[in-house]
Order: sequence, then structure tokens, then C-alpha cells
Amino acid sequence: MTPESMDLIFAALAHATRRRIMDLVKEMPGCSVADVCKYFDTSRIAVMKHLRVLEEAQLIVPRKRGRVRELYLNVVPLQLIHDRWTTEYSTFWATQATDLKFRLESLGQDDSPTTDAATAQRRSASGNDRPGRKRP
Amino acid sequence: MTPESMDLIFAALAHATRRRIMDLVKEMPGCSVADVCKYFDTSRIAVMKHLRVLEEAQLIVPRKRGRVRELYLNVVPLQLIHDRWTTEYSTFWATQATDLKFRLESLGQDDSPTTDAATAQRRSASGNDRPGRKRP
DNA sequence: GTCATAGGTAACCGATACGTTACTTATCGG
DNA sequence: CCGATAAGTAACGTATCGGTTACCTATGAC
Repeated sequence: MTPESMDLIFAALAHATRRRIMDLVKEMPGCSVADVCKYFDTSRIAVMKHLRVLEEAQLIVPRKRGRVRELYLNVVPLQLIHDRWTTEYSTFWATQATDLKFRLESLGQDDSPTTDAATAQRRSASGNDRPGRKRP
Repeated sequence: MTPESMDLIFAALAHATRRRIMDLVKEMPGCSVADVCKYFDTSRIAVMKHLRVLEEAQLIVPRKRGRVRELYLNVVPLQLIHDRWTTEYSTFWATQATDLKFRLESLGQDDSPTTDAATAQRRSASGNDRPGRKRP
């Protein structure tokens, strides 16, 4: 999973219209481009551009059948991202999730230092709070 | 979890520099903006703009301490996204993941219809392959 | 063949993303 | 106080994004 493909996947997901297209294709596997267009007020070309973004991210897979392009959802990119990020943040997951003192709304400039995410991380930090020098 | 906040989170994740910043802050909780800058060749202002994007997505949380802004990672947005998408795609997850015939490289215009994701979805589809009319 | 329909391409436009340089503010250490 | 350092702001240039209209191609129904 290259950083570039990760960029493509996240960028594709970063738009409500594209997420809705994914939901539609998930609910109607093999639907056509015109079918998807029925659900949006924007022009067909705009939908096609969104589809292109989704296809470049491999999130939607087309299958040419006659003159129609049947669209299918492909969850493999989602799985890859899921795997990478859960392993990468598994420790944090547990730390912040099980910390009953954690409150999202207390973040920021709150002066009570025992009831926020920052404190939870300070407690679980391994000591290298400051970088020594530039990592190559 | 509004669509707008989801846009912010995914857009923030859709850039290798910002993902790297998240990794850095995860490894060095409470580090300063200047600390983060040491790891990039770009200007400090560019890093600060990336930090702004991450903060607007609530993925990074600042804590002002004197003249330095201590940075902390906040995994709550990641958890929210994780929860929403795993529940939404759980059926697909199992379908494509356990289908031994599934091959990513066979997608596209392959003529062998029994060895690709599209076929897996056709098998698991609930029949409504085509939309009847516009969903409100 | 004819024609309606599914799909694709080109050119354009305003807004936003991502980077820069220059300048300003504020705090810490002596 | 004073200089060094952390951070923030302003203005700007280029590229990409997200949408449009207009036009073109191809296939299926009849």
C-alpha cells in the first residue's frame, strides 16, 4: 500500500457525494452510471467525474457489458486501510478508549489537566516527548 | 458524525505529510510545532497549515503551554469512522474476504465471470440490481 | 436503417489546496 | 532589559477540484 494509493483512497472518501455513490453501488451491485445519476441533482458529467475518482482509488470497479458500465463496490482498499491503521494505532485505541476520564469536550485550553486526552497520552508516553534531531 | 466532519477527517488523512505528522505526534506526545518541523524539508508555515487541517479535523489537539503549543493525537475521529464503516460494510467485508475465488487483479474487463469481485457481489446481491425510482 | 439512450470528451470557470516569502507577536533565558 | 526562539498573520502563485455546457461515439430496440 503505497502512500500515493492511500492518498487516492482517502481523497476519494473525502466527499459526501462519492460516499453516497459508494452506498448506492453497494446497495445495487451492477448498476449503471445512469442509475447512479438518478439519485443526484448534479449533472451526469459531475457524477462521472466522481466515479472516475472512485475507480482510480479502486473503490469502485467497472465491468463493461454492452454499452452499459456495470459498477461494483470493492472493499479491498477499505480493508487495507483498516488493517494498517488499526495495527498502527492499536495501543492508542485501548489507551484512550478505556480511559474513563477521557472527555472529548475538555480538549483544548482546559486547565484541568487530569481529564483530557493529552493527559492520557502523557501517562502512556514512553518518555521521548522531544525529538533529538532530524530523522533521515 | 456529520458528513461535513467526515469530509474534514478524510481530507486531513488524504495527504502523506499530514499522516506523517500524525505518526510523529503519536510517537512524541506533547511535542511542539518546531519539533514537528524538524522532520520536514518544507517551510514551517506549510507544516503549520497541515497542523491546522489536522486540528480542524480534531485529529490533533493542541495545548497551549507558555509560548509553545504542545500537540497531542486524538484517535476519537478515527474510532468514529472505524465504527461507522465497519458496521456499514460488515456484510461485504465477510463476503469478499472469505471468497477464495476473489482476485483483485482479475477486475475490469476480464471475461471469466466466476473469479472476480463483481461475481461475488452478484451472488450476494439481494435482487434489487436496478433502482426503481429516485430515492428521496 | 433509425432513433433513443448510455456513455465519453473538450473547454471553461470559480473555489480551494499547497506551497512560498516577508513581516509581526509573544515568551523564555541570560 | 535584550536577544533568541516559538508561533502566528498576510499576501501571493500555481495546480487541482468540482461543477458547468456543448459536442461526439456507440449500442440496443424497433
